[in-house]
Amino acid sequence: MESSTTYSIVEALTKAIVEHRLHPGTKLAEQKLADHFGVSRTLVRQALFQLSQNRLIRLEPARGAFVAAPSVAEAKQVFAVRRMLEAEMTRAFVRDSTPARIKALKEHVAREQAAVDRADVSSRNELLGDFHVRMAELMGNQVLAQVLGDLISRCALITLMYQSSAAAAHSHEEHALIVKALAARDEAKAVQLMHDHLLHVEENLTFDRKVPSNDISMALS
Amino acid sequence: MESSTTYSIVEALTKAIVEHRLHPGTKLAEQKLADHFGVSRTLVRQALFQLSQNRLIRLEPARGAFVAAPSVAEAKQVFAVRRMLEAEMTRAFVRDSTPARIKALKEHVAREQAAVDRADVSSRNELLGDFHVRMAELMGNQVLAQVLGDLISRCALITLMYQSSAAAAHSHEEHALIVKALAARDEAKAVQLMHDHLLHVEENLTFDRKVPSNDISMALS
DNA sequence: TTTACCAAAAGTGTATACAAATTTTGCCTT
DNA sequence: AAGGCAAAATTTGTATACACTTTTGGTAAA
Repeated sequence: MESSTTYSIVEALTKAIVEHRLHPGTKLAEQKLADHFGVSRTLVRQALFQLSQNRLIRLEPARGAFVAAPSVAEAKQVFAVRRMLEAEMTRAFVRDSTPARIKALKEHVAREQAAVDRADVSSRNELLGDFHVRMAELMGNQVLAQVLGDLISRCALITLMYQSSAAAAHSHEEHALIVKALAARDEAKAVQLMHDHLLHVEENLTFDRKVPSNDISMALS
Repeated sequence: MESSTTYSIVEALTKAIVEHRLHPGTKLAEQKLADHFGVSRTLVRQALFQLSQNRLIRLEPARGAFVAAPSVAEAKQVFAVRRMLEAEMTRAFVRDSTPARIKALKEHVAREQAAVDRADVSSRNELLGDFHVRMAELMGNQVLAQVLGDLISRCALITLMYQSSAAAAHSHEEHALIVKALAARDEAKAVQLMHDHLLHVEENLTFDRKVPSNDISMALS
């Protein structure tokens, strides 16, 4: 079961939504998408269902699919959960820290730096989110990595809707500080930094929304 | 989009799997299910896809759907994540605790007691899981409740596969102790109790698996 | 001009049909 | 009797067809 054609549709739509080529509220008509991807509505429907599970779109009975427009309240809840989860994750990371793990994180932060330097918005945002998932993966807990990945993808829309460039750069700096504390095995400090970091990300979201409309074929290029 | 017929199929299969009428590894053939529920394969496929997202079944490309058989390693990872999340949740719960919330939890524990007393395995297990979701809901964080609900449903199979009756009763007693600590606003104690509680649940899983085979129509009654 | 209503158009929900892949069955060979 | 190959049967993957719902656009009455 589960073809990779469906997956490629999910990926294309995810990318378009996350990169804001498809704006929140935009209707995603099945037949239009089917025509665009050259498949039947069957596969499009599978993809849409999957996207709805990721909270990237909303499905309304008999009305169709719409690009999600996460509320401020939801954003705050997502960040509250991330703070709970990642504070403890950081604690655990310090407790069984290894040189290899620290090295991996340092390399990740270096990649972030590169993306920030060359003002590559798209990969910068991807890397900033991946930092947190990377920590989970390094601890060898796939479930943790997946849950965290879901949460981050869930607020990817939020972050990308509201986060300024300056805030992104700030995020990167905080990642570097966290890694430093991890390397020093300073548990209390690392946990505090992670907690504050997530607070900052949440605070820096500017909640003034602009809602332009959009054309599907245009957005998918 | 998203009919309630599909949902009823999901519920029926979930119940059958969680109650062990469908054993891990059992193949779920689409046409057989469609015949049983009196619908087309279309709806069955939607339901199966949804169940695969809940990790209750596994979808193998071109081979079909099978009742999931979560590994011990996965169980341990799920519990590690729950400990991280719920330790912090408990802390937060104490910090903005209200009489109404305490009351709600006490009532929940009373319902657990009733289920334990009358040896109602099915609702007992449901209530034991719901205790944790209830806490999340009471804090007014829907996202937290949903993430936790996913994790619990994800290890529902595990718990129900491995948890003994005695262990279930023990679980209930620990819930009562946790509520007591919450009522006393003893943050450190409540967090400790919650942490240990989850450790106990994990430890008490007996990892000797029996894998009987099964007939679908039989199991769905 | 505005509002109410009806018909046409468009879109979603479900079933069925057909294609592709996998599993099973049975025969033939060794 | 065991192994392997091939055809048949079953099962999944995708497309299409049809029913039903929502949206749209226009016309007539207030």
